Amino acid sequence: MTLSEENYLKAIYHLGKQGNDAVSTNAIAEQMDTKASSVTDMIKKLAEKNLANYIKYQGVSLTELGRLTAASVVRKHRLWEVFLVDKLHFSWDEVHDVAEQLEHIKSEKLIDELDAFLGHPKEDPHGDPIPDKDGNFTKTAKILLSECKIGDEGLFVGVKDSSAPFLQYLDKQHISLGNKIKVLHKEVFDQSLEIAINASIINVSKKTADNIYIQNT
Amino acid sequence: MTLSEENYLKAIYHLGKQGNDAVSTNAIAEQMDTKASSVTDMIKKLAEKNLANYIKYQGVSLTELGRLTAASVVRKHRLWEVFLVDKLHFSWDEVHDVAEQLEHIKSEKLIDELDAFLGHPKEDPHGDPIPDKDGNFTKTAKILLSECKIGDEGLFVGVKDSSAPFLQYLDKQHISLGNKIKVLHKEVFDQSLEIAINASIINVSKKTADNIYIQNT
DNA sequence: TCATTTTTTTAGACAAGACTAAAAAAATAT
DNA sequence: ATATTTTTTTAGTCTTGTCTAAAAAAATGA
Repeated sequence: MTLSEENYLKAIYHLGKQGNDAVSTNAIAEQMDTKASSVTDMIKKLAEKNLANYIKYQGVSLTELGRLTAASVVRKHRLWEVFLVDKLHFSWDEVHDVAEQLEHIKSEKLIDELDAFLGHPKEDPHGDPIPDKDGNFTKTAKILLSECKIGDEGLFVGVKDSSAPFLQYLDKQHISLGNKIKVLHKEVFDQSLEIAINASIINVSKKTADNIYIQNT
Repeated sequence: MTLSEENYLKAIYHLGKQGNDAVSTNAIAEQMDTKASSVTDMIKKLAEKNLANYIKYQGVSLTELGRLTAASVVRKHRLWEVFLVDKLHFSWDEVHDVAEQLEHIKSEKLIDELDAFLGHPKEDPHGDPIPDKDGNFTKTAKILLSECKIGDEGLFVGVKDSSAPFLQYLDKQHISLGNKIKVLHKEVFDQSLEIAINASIINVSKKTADNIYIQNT
């Protein structure tokens, strides 16, 4: 399994709900910042190796083997993120690039021991679930803040966009995972929200609310 | 800096006392388990990038930049080894292959934080020194057990061969880093040694004694 | 329905890093 | 001093993963 193959599997896994849905060549190309022709080439190779189901012009999905392999990469990525934040003083906006590298390290013992060392965490620093060794995880019911109705109350349990700029913006606003959020008002004009959080009241844009996951209490 | 380039730098660093001595093409090929022609190709590229000094038919040494880069890879390798042993229950014969992968992860913050997390260790699990950020390390005076004279006494501070079979053999004989060793007798016939260690007396072959470093007390 | 646009695939090329086989240089031995 | 052996380099090829340009298929729209 090459580094490149693992990255393609991961992209298909993320784009097509754990690789079950067929994903288009262009979607993969955009996600991976590469050309569609390169994607076609690699997809063929993955299909050849029984990692992907591919029918010309009809997109690609993952086989059971491919799904398991992708889940293993995602598991490693998220465990390393927990390590970086919990043990090495990284903040949640700094972990992605390093975890992208660490996720390709091959050693079953390493990842088993790391998992135990971290106390078998169930979620990464962005609230995303960590698959177990069989690729399974419990997906908690969560909705976007932008989908909440006025008066709704819940916990901030995850982000949809985990880019550094968004995470840094949340830090600046003192919006942290686990905070309780209550929707006070919705502005009709621009769909921005007035929310109660940390005993204060702040305004967040529609775009921000579109990237915050809430678990209703 | 590619993975392959880093591995060549490391090989030259190890073969020619921190890259200062000129190393032959064949020596590198053997060390890296590759062909001499491949080595020539890569050496040219390293010289092109000002990482190595290369004169046709006269071997290769490292430039200051090459030496620093190689030392950084070695530093990372050894710090990761300490992490694996101290934190993840790896034994000293299991760390090498994983550290070979981890040493190529690129993140200055990662390695700085790891170093601090581990308590700024000065040596890896095999007794090899860990270079600091500038590539410097204090080399402790140590000699091979096979060079000791009868009656000599000292501490077992390192191994020359750090292959799994040798390390496992030492484990089986209960010979561990830090143990005090005294040379009691040398057999003329096969140069094997009778040594006192851990309140017991054992025999070790010349070959074994050739791979054990002793610090005289 | 048929023309146009978009998506996907194919064909051919390129760079990195490895290899084999052959040539050239250096080292060794008679 | 010259012949032989060993080491090193060169020349040419291969694979992986990428790219561009062009062709083919699918989707869209009048």
